[in-house]
Amino acid sequence: MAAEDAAATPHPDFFDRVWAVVDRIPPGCVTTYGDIAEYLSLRSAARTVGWALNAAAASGLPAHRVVNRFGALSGSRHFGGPHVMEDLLRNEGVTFDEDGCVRMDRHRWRPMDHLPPA
DNA sequence: CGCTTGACGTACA
DNA sequence: TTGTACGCCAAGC
Repeated sequence: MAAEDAAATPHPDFFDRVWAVVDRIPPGCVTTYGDIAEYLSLRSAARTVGWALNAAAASGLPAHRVVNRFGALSGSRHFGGPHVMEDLLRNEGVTFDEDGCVRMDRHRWRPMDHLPPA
């Protein structure tokens, strides 16, 4: 195992960490891509979090509890239907604004505020 | 082997 | 103020 191997991928466990955080999001709560990325010490990697969730959707993880920083269901189209994700959240007691965005003031759940430091 | 895209977010012009 | 550019990581073509 050469040192070059480590340089190949800076964060080999990135996906696994994202999944671990998403799996710990309590029902009725939502978090944002940026919060997860920040929790993983990669604040600017919010995009990559979305990629991780893309694979997580097939892993049985509650990816529907992850929304963008505006509370909009950016990934709703990846749930097989635009209203599937919304229905899942509403079923958990999540409320939405008139704009169709989750009321972050009421349901926002930050991993760094409830989970141990990464 | 290299460029583009992707469920984001912030900084800068 | 709005619009554009960049960063981050991984996967697809």
